Amino acid sequence: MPNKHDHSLLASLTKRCYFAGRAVMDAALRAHDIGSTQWFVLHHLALSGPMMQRDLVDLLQVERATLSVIIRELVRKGLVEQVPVERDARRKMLQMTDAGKALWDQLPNFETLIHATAFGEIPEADIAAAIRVLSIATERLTNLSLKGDRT
Amino acid sequence: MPNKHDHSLLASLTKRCYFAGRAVMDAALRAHDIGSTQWFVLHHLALSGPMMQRDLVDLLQVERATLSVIIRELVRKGLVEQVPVERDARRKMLQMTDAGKALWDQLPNFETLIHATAFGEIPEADIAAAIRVLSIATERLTNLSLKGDRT
DNA sequence: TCATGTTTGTTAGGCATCAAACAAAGATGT
DNA sequence: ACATCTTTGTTTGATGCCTAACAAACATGA
Repeated sequence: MPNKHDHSLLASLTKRCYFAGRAVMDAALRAHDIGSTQWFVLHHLALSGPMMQRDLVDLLQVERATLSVIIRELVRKGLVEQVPVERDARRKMLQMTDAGKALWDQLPNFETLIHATAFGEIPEADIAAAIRVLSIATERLTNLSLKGDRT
Repeated sequence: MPNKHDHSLLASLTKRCYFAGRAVMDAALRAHDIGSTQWFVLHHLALSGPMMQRDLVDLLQVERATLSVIIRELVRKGLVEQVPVERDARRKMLQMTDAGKALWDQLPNFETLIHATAFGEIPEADIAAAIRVLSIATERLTNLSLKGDRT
């Protein structure tokens, strides 16, 4: 039977693993003067082409307010443009500028490297179990937040 | 064989799970005007009694600079004291004030609740596998950061 | 003794995140 | 048509985290 100690350890590891991964990304990106989430935005725009800011919110799983600040930075750096959308003045379409594309081509592909470093050579069954555990935990915690809304 | 997609999903889940857990804690603590890491400091001080600030850095697994700011807030709120240590003027001993103890007694025990919510009813073997995966990943990523130091 | 190295805590600057509140614009229903 | 609801993005203020650079104090060794 799993005990409190296991649960506490797993919670702590979840946090440490997240920050350890981000530290590696941040260190690699520092020379290019962009942060880890800024990299993810460029990543999605490079792979999928221009997209609505609203859709990127869902892809990145962050709040609108969070993305708004990230985009503001990328726009300030001249890497991304916010293009007005016809027929709906609320929405903004995001697309990389030429400078953004040029920077992207310079960046190494750390995503694969980091994932291989972190999870390579680990049994498939363990990876699958970890995904099950974190999926369920995330869903339950999210539901708990929603329920607590009406307080 | 585990593929890139699995690894990417797991990385994303690690982040989302961490923030989902923190959101639950923050929501519960907002009424008491303390943040989640501030809660962890009180937790350790309540359970172990006064301790050196340096030792708390290791327990919480954060940087000295990070803890310094957290403690500054708790001191400002009158919940914790930094007591000078004899024989070593660099160090500071942390202890809860009476107000800190009073607040602590008011707080519900969410740690158990949150862990039970997140991980309850999940097979022991899955929990153990998740711990293995995240332990290894965290260690490897940390080593990668250290190696990259000399750049 | 005294120069040098290490440890401890702080400050400054930056990124990422959230909640709350706002504004603008589209959508809906009567 | 018009009032109301919903959607989208922004701003503000907070927490938490990091690195880099500093200062103070301790430790060590020549």
